[in-house]
Amino acid sequence: MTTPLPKTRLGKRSPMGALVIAPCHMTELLAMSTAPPHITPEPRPVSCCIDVPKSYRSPESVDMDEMMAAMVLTSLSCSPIVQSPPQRDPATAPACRMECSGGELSDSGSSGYWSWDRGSGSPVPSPPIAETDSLLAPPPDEGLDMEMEQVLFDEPAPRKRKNSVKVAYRCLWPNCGKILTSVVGIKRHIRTLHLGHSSEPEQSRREEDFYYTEILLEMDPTAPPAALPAVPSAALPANPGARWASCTSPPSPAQQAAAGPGPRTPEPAAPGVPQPSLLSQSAPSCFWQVRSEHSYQACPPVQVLASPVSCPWTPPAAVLNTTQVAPFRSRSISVGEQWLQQQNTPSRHHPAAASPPRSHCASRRARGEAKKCRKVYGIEHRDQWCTACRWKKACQRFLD
DNA sequence: TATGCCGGGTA
DNA sequence: TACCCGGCATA
Repeated sequence: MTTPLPKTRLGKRSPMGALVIAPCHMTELLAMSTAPPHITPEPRPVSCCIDVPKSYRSPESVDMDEMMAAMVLTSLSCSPIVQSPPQRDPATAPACRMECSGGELSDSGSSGYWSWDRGSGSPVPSPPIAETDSLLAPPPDEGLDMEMEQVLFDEPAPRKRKNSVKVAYRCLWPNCGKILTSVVGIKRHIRTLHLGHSSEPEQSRREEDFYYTEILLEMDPTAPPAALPAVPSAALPANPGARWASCTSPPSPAQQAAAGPGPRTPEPAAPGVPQPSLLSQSAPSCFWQVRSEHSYQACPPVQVLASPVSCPWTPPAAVLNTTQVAPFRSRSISVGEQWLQQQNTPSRHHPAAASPPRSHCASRRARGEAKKCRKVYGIEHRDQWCTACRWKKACQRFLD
């Protein structure tokens, strides 16, 4: 699953030469997507796939999870800087401004965890979007808008950030790493210490976004240290591809699929994927869910114990044993497997147990092993049959 | 396909 | 009630 790193029209060049996406642009996108269509009076072609310069593509294959995570991170981060072009619909601008200004980050819609549940962990890769030459130019292509809108709005509502998480901002300037708890502080820090051109407030303010990242400090004492979100590597200036002002890394699609609601994919998280504690905690519940869903199948004692000889498969007793004794978190023999085993098990001794529930079959006498009159005497000597056999009734001479 | 036998019909 | 048979399930 390889997808080139999507480039958005929101992408722009940071002073360090890396393609960055203004943190607030996702919010803008959100607002714009909900705005009336008259925002873009002139019809513009919607491109599904735009060539991207090779230099901006991921060299090999960008992991889809990383890409999605990066996109989500971008959406999660919210910068006070509003790259609001003057031509934008004023109705949409306040939304972003309100959310992004004020020196304090708003948690609305920008925090929590996104659920990438679409397609059960197989999100649709976004086509690469050409980088626009002008940063403040109106969006030349709505392809991304549609794409992102699709991505953003088809997803379930983002969950709110937990109260135990505190937001902080870390300076990404090389060899700095200063962490402040307010946007104003971190911006001032960057502007005064690193950028040093406070005389250009507009420009510097814009650049400040590139040099800090939002991090979340886990305040829950019970959470293991692994729950502490690390600053995404993509946000570091060292990353040649892109730098994202971002906050915590959301779970990967696979993890989301494992932790997401619904029993659609009750599989544990993909092996090898680092498991944040929050996700790892959710994994056992999936197992439990699987078990509880099928407990009606697994729990009733299967009466195949009486026929240990005729079953060349796993001994039923062992199956029962495993199912009932297995601890919660271990993967016992799945109910489906048991069902398959039962289906494959010759049911000569218990036809009613393996056959579909039929009231008719319940009362019907099982065919006996003993030979009946027909077999013994043959059809030629029907006169020697017992009366029942002659009458096509249950044989009374050779009882089972 | 052969066999066992249930359920129903008929005399 | 005795007898017969269609039809279904199973081996």
